[in-house]
Order: sequence, then C-alpha cells, then structure tokens
Amino acid sequence: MDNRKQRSERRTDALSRERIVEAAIEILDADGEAALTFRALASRLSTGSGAIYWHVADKGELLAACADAIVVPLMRIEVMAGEPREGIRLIALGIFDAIDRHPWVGSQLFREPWRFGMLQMFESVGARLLKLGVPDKALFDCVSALVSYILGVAGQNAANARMHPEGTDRSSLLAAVAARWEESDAEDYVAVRKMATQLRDHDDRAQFLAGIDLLLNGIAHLR
Amino acid sequence: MDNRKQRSERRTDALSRERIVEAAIEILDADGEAALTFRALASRLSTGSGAIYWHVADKGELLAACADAIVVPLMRIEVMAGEPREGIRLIALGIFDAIDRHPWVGSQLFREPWRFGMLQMFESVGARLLKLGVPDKALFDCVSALVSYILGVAGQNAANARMHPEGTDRSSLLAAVAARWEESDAEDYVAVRKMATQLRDHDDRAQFLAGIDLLLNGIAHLR
DNA sequence: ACCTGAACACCGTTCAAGT
DNA sequence: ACCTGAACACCGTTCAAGT
Repeated sequence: MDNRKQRSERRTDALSRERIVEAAIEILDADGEAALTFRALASRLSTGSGAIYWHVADKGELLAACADAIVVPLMRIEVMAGEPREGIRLIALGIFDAIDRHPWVGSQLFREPWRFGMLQMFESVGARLLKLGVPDKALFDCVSALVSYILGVAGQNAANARMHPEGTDRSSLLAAVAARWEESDAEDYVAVRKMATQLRDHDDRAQFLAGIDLLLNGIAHLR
Repeated sequence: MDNRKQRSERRTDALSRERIVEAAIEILDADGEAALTFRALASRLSTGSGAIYWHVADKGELLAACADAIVVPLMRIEVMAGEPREGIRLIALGIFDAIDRHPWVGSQLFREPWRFGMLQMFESVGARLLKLGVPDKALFDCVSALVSYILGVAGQNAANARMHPEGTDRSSLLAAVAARWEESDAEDYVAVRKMATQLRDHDDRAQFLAGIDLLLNGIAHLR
C-alpha cells in the first residue's frame, strides 16, 4: 500500500496511461477535483496538453480511470473465509476509508455504475449474503441496498471534503450546526433537537458502520 | 410623472430570483445540467448574462436554489397522522419520484448537506422513528442511514439519466448488462450470475422501496 | 508512433457604462 | 436599483506540424 516513490520525475520516461493516471491522482488528492485540468496535468508531466489525448480519450475517461485505480484493487475477491457479515463490514469499511483518503472518488463512483469495479463489488457482497442464507429471489435487492447505501455515504463524504477542504476544524463546524439544531422551534423540530447532541460528537466511520449493521439486521430478519 | 404602475402592467416582467430559478429549472429538465449556462439562461430570459448576478451570487447558489425549489416543498412537515413506517415510505418515495422527474437534483443534494431541506428531512423521518419507539440514543444513526440510502439511490438515478438521456431503451440496456453478467466466469461470479435475471427485469422504484423496508426492518429489530 | 503547442469554441464572472 | 454586454481569465479539445 505504501509505494511512496522518489518524487524526482525523470523526464526521460515515456508518457503512458499509468503515469498520467498516477499524476492525475496526485493532483486530485492534493488540490481536489477542480484543480485537475489538462494544462496542470501536462505541466506536472512536463509535456504538452495535447499529448495526454494520445493515451486517454477525454476528461471523463481520465476521471473514471483514476477512480478505478483506487477502487478496483479494493474489490479483489478474497477467499470466502471468515464470517460473512464481518466480510461485508470489511468491504464496506475498505471503500469508506478509501474515499476518506480520496474524496473525489465518491463523486466519481456514480458516473459509471456498471463499470468493472461495480461488478466486483456486487459479487463480493452477493457471495457473502448467499452464505448468510439470503434466498436467491431477494439477493439483488439486498446487494443493491447495501451498495446504494455505501455510495450515498461516499457521495456525502466527497461533498463534505469539497466544501471544507482539509484544514477546516470539523468539530467546531459540527458544533455550530448542532447549535442551530438546538435552537430550532421546540414544537416543530422535536426530533432534530434530540439529535443535536449526537450530531455534535458523532464519528462518521462508526455511523457508517451502524447503517451497514441496520441493513444486515434487516436482511437477517427478511420475510 | 409616476410610471411604476404602468411598468408592472408591461409584458416583460422584471427579472427576479424566482423567475431566474424557474427558467433555470426548465433548462435543467429539458436539456440536463450541462446545458445550464449563464448565456443560455440570459437568452431565455431575454436579458444580459451579467444581469443574473444581480439576483444570484454565482452558479453554485443558482443550482442550490433550483434544487431547493424542488425538494423543500416535498419536506413540508405534515401532521403526524398515519402509520409512521408508511409515512417514511411516502417521504422516501416522494424524493425518489421528484428525482426521477428532475434527475439533476440528485447530484445537487450532495453539495450542501446542511441546507434547509435537509433539516426538514431529518425532522420528518426522525419524528416518525420516535413514534416507532426508536430510542433517543439510536435516533441520529437511524435517520442518517435512511437519508444516506435515499441520497445514494438519488445519485445513481441522476448518473443514469446523465448517461442515458431520455430516449435510451432502458430494458434493452439492462438486458445487455444482464447478458454480460450471465456470461461471467461460473466459479468466480456465482452471485453475479444469480442476480442477472433479477437485474434484467427489476423495477427501480420497487427496488428502492425494498431497501427502505430493509432499513426499517433493521431498525425495528434494534435493541 | 508519439508529442508539441497554438488555436478554437466555450465557460463563469466582472465591471464600466447605461437607464 | 437594476440591467447591458464587452472583456477577462480560464477550460476541454483539436490538429497541423514536428520528431
């Protein structure tokens, strides 16, 4: 996982799809989605902006390739050992953590829902649900629900990162929103007021896992 | 001479935030997110592109205002009559159907997660979960899970619409993907192969509701 | 084959100038 | 106060010309 190379780009290296994707990911991670332009990318690769088009069709394909480079390795189908529920939790957490590190992936996952990575994800989750005894008839709905939920959280994380890039003090931001929630009308906003405290000091990762467990719970009590 | 009355009678109404948002929504619905430019909007409103900036800060605010115009009315907190589970289903379906009609809303909901509409949604869902007997401590996690799931489906629908705009024959597209699923390796893709048939003739709306029910099921079996 | 970089068509946004 | 529309800085993409 930790293949941190020397940053000294040798200008003698030929351009390649992999080098382009690698550089693009560095830009995305460092400065966000808006910073990835063909000009910035070309300059980082010490080449002309047109050169990139020899290896990549357009910006959409470039972003998709970047997302695949992050997500597909996570989806490798491991031997089906271990408790299936735990396996699903680990798959979900793997995606959650990856998107935590690379928030731009979150917005990207929606674009090409039937790409290779998605197939892998359906298989990884589906196989484990089968092992849990989920009937064939309900399988697709259950897997879809889990995947949709994971993507929903991913998308929110990505949006969060886009709006509060890096430095923002998250806990004081949550505190501010929680304060607004607490001040809302006592009659019309009963539930929101009750949730304010939990909003203030919740942990995103734990909350994500709680949602996965709710779904697994619901799946276990099917029919 | 006072000519204000006269002006209000004229056919060309003054520009206003509402008229701008209304026209923007028409463009978004008709031709998608990429078609909404300040130039196109100005031309539809028979005005200069700079004029819009008098009423709207920038494009981000414009898109957010458009999304709010669709979503906020759905979130009106109705009297808490009726069965709570059914109420949550109706709220969720309302959002699903709205995003089905206006797919661009799906991608927009992620951007400003703590906007007014979101507060309303948390209250509408939260109040009903309280009525179901969900303990205060678990409330925020449960509401978050439901909202994340709804947003996840919304985002996927929006992406779908962006990729297959309007005319595409959905059922033959699903059939094509299902065929690929069926042809995948029999050993490595057991689950995917079992899901192929269901993928081919599933209904998005029913599947969405199935996911909501899984979550409600899981919530009901909390302890 | 691969790369260069100017050129093109388009964007969001600004702002002096008008009413 | 509100609107005009040219101008600016930037984009993705193309393509004749180079190696």
